[in-house]
Amino acid sequence: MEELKYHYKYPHPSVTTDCVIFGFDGTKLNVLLVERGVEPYKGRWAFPGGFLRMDESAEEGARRELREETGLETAYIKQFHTFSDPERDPRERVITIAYYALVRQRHVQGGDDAARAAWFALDEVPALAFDHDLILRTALNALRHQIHFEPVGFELLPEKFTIKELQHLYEAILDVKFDRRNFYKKMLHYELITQVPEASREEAHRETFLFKFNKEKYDELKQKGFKLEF
Amino acid sequence: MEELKYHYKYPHPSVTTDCVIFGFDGTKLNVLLVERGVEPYKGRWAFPGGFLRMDESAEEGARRELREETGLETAYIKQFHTFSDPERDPRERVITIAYYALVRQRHVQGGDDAARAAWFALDEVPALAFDHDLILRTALNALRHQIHFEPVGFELLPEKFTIKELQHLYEAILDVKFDRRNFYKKMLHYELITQVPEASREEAHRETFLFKFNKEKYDELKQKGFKLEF
DNA sequence: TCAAAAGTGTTCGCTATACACCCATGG
DNA sequence: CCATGGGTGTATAGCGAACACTTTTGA
Repeated sequence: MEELKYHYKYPHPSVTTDCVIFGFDGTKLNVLLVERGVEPYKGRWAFPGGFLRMDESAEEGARRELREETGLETAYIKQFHTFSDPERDPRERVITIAYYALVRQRHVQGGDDAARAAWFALDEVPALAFDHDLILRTALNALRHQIHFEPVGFELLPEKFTIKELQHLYEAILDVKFDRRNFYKKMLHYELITQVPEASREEAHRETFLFKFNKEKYDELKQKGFKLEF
Repeated sequence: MEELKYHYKYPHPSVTTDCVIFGFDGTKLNVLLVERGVEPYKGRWAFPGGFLRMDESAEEGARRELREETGLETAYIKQFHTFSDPERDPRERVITIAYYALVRQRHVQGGDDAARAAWFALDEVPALAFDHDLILRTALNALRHQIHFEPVGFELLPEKFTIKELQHLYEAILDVKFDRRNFYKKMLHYELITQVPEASREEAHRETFLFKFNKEKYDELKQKGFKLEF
């Protein structure tokens, strides 16, 4: 028999945080999912999440979940919506404060945890547990809006990257296609990226410049209230 | 002695909704505040809000608060953030899911309720209870972002309005100044507003055209994924 | 008759877009 | 030597910002 130590005059909902973890593999945008080992929705995939502790804020809770799942101590995370449908959890009333995280996918190896975890491309995500389908759609929408005001995309790339990779990232997030040459000039024009001395070769037929994000320029532009056009 | 009827194995936070109600008086953007009658923060102003019931979603709760405070059955409301600092309420752990509402200010008479309620211009808002200063700043920021993607401003205007009123509204929300003539042409160009046959006189030195929001055109533009520039 | 407000027109400069072109490298 | 991918240049159209002009009406 469970011990029910906490007493209230009125009923209280449970509060959880869920974390939609976005990663980028150079071509496609992916999300990290964990397979549920217990009922309800046992065997279905879901976003990492769990109950909020009484001494932590929602962001601290989301960071804790992220750390437990990926081992990452620092990452960009952002609260985007709170889901509160009374029927969203069949067991009891659970409200979840949802965050999305942007991580460098190469730094995270999915699947080596006790719980099964894996990366899924956006167009290959299976039917999810609870209302997590809705949570994913909402997260994507929030990310697409945010990327017009803040260059959050850089959080998903390695420190040094080619413009081609940057373009693929924007195309994956916004689900559009850009002209290679115009994208090139636009990015250089904003001066949000700086060329680094080295050049990468990889599989290219020609040497490729590498760039890094120019945080100083970003802070300067942010001061003036800029907007990224796409 | 209070009766504590609800028992849980783990501690649960209380969950409330708070509603930042924006109104527009033709010149300035205002918010509706209520004066707290009980401790803590007795006598301080705060946003309408209250505990979420177990059978309602957060949006339903926010609408209920809005109805109780303004009598409005229908209004535009939008969830913008959930505040969860463990210390934000000195009594106990309270998480609040915050919404902002856009209402036609003339339809709402502040202050005739049992609780004292009043409209405050944005630059005359006093120090608020709890973390409501932060909530207000966050709400304003969210509104400013949103207005670039959705013409939510029309929710704040009467059904028929002049372009001058529309300009004042945008200037109040975004805290900028526009050239009267360019604003005129830009708005007509989007075709988001339609002229209505009547003309207003008011205090103008010349007859003024009245317009109404063109929802059909908006839905059409939204389909294509448009963005309002300012 | 004058001032204020409303509606319309014009110009200029920027930039998004659509392309053409050259260069370097691997096969 | 040619196909492929990378970097640069150029022309055009559209739009936003700045500003002149005309009309109407109240004082």
